[in-house]
Amino acid sequence: MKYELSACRVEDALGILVGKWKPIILLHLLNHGTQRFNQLRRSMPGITQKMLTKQLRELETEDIVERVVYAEIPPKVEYSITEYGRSLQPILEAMHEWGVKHTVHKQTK
Amino acid sequence: MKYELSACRVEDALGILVGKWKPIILLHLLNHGTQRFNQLRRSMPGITQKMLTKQLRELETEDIVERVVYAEIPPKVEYSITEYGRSLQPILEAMHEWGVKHTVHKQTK
DNA sequence: CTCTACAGTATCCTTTTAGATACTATATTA
DNA sequence: TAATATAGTATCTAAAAGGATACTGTAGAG
Repeated sequence: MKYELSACRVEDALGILVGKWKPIILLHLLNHGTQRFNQLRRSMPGITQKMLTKQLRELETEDIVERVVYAEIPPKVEYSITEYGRSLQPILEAMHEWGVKHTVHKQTK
Repeated sequence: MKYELSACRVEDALGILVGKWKPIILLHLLNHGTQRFNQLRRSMPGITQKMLTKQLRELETEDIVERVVYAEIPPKVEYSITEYGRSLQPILEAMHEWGVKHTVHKQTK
């Protein structure tokens, strides 16, 4: 295998992707493009406002998600995935593919 | 994008891979094949015995890792990755690739 | 007879993550 | 004049993850 000494690199990606809601947020932004705060919230039943804010802030800090605030009332804030964030797509896809097989595995064993 | 309604599948993979030591354990088993308990332990400075045991038990429960006990004294226990566990390799690879780019990104931005 | 290697358990403690709930400000709508 | 939508904060609590430390049993080596 080609990696070996740089095995720890895997954890960088993991560190960004873990969080109960992060992959869901990213998939939403990938699939639906720019979204407002409450738009995201409504598409994730079960998430609290605090959690959504927190996860988005973390993704923003990592430069995965961009946050644009409009000086309007009522407030308008738009979230979108960055080019850099888009680079995570292959990982999400690999996990998705695996997830589908995994379901099958559980059923047939 | 091809997934959409089945977005949650991504979390199945994530659920198996998260844990401070799991990806490291899996990479070791992928790179070095069957390993004894203390062999793994020595290759992961910083992990405690309890943690290694715990992570291995969880991976065993998920059928990602196989545990073989030899009735010898001193004890001998061998761990290896299962065929099913090997199916995670594309994910680990995708994360590794990303991790390398990520490092570059951090440096150049 | 004591020491070491092996593969663990058991117990306690700290940190991190997640969740519940209540609160804020303001323009627009009815 | 009161309710609504928006995008949050603040505070408290519960649960999960991670870590430190001490302990176990037994064959073989010295």
